[in-house]
Amino acid sequence: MSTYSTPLEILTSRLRQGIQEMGLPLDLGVVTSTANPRFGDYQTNAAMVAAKILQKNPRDLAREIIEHLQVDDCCEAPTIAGAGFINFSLSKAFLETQIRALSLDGRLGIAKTDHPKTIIIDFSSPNIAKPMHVGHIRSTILGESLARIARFLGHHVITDNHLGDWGTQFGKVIYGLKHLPAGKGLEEAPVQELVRLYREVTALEEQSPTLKAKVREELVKLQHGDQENLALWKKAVKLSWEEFEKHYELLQISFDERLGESFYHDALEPLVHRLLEQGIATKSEGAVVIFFPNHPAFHDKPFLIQKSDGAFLYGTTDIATLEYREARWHPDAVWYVCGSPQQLHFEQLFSVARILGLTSEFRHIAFGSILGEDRKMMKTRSGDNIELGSLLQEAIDRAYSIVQEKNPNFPEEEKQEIARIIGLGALKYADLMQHRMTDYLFSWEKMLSFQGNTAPYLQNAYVRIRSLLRKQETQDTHALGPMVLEEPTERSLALQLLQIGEIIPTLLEDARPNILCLALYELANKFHAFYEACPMLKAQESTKKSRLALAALTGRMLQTGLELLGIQVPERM
RNA sequence: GCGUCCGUAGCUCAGGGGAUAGAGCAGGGGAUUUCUAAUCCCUUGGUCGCAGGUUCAAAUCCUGCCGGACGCACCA
Repeated sequence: MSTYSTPLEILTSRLRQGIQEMGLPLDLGVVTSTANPRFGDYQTNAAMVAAKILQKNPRDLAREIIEHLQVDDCCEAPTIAGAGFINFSLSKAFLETQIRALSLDGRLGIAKTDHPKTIIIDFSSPNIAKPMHVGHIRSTILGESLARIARFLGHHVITDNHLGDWGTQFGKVIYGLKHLPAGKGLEEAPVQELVRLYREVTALEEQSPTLKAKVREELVKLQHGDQENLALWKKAVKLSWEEFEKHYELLQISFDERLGESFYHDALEPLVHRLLEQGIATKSEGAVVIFFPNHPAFHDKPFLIQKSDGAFLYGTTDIATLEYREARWHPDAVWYVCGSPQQLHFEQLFSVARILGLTSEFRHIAFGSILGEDRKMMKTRSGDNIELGSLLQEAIDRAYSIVQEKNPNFPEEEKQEIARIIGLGALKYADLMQHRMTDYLFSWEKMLSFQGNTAPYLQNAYVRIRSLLRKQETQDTHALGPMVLEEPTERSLALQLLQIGEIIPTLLEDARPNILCLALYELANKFHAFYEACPMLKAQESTKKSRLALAALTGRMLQTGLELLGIQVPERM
């Protein structure tokens, strides 16, 4: 455990001491960073809130609070402003001490949680025999980032890719494999081939009702364990997964578990039986459903768990999954990273979980859609979903041509690696920097720009730092020693570094990596300003060491922060 | 019809009880014998959809309306 305390923690605890001496309630002791530097670095509204309770003048009360504050070791004298704000400005000596401590701390001043939880994060979840497409990227990128953040904060995280590997699509696929002429060949382009079969059989079905029955028969045979169909199903799953895995490898995303729908198949029938016996589920209009008579919003919206033809639904699998996870991991929390259109489904599912007596924290981490230039859900011109593979490749290709333009002399292999890091970094960052609930407009130009809040801008700051440090004789940045904060840009950079440690522990409260993106952008921005204003290699020895130490620390922070977003950094670009 | 989410600068978006509402892009003006200018500095630009209400304080919370996206029994 780190012994480092952030400025926010120190000021908060001092404020609470003061407030306690005055006999005021402790929960008034809230300190925040200021929105605008002209009000100092931190502020508290305690006096204004207390004034309300005590029926006193807020500015008088602020004066009284300041008299009880012991902050002379870390701030200039606190000031009173506006209606009764108390503003704190950190002293130079304190900032220097703090920033030095941060640089010596292995975790960069980012505390682990005091209450580690077991958290299951369910994300990505593509459908077998269908291509991964844009609809999966937000879940995949956001889920991975949340997993990384949660782990970094000391939680026990289990990531699970709940594959759609047992749907009705297999009736069509198996029929197609058996009866339709082979196309390109399964080995060559498996998902494409499976999709082709799926589409062709769907088209044929519309012309022939008898075919529909045959397709359905294949599905039933599969579900009853027919050897031939099972073998075909296994083959389709294997080949599809291998193609998905290429995407995950490219994105550097991995899962602890890959328990798809098929894993729960045998549990569904007994589950429905049990729910019926327990009176939790009832038969209605030929189907088996769960009603929520006491739920104000869902009293007329039942949760379907068995269709009238006997087939189970994804909701059925979800309940089985809930129970399996509970039995195996006893999670404190289960998070589903899944688009907002499925909100109703998850609210119902969580209601079922409560009926079953499960007490974990269930969260649907919803997100908006990615829109194309026409402001509609992003599609190809012909109206199909854009395949993930081609999207990733385009990101890499576009980044490659920029690298090629800027640095044609880099070795070919390095250019390709840089293109991958920049292209995919840009794609991930463009997604994560948005508030997750907003539908956002997809734009290659914006995400790959080196100006503004983009991954390449942050990566470029890192690359500048690496370039400086390479020109240093010693690579031991700790040996550079303490940092002196003379220039305004040095101070402002140091403060930003300190504040990232204050932000990261809060990211999971609302599952909002965009807050980290903004903080990292500001960090890079402040570094660039510092870089312009403060020469390093040309400075005299003591200044040079100090500034390089600040730069090195910035580099570590950028790398760590980007890593939490699942984004890599290149050495040069 | 019911429900969820959204409406902030010309454009793309932050901010989700606190101070004079911010950033990027675009527009205008500057900085380069480079520590990678892939950058930095300055600047123009806003009845925060509309109307009420709560509060010492509302872009933020509540109600209604207008406009948009997405859901709402046998797909996932």
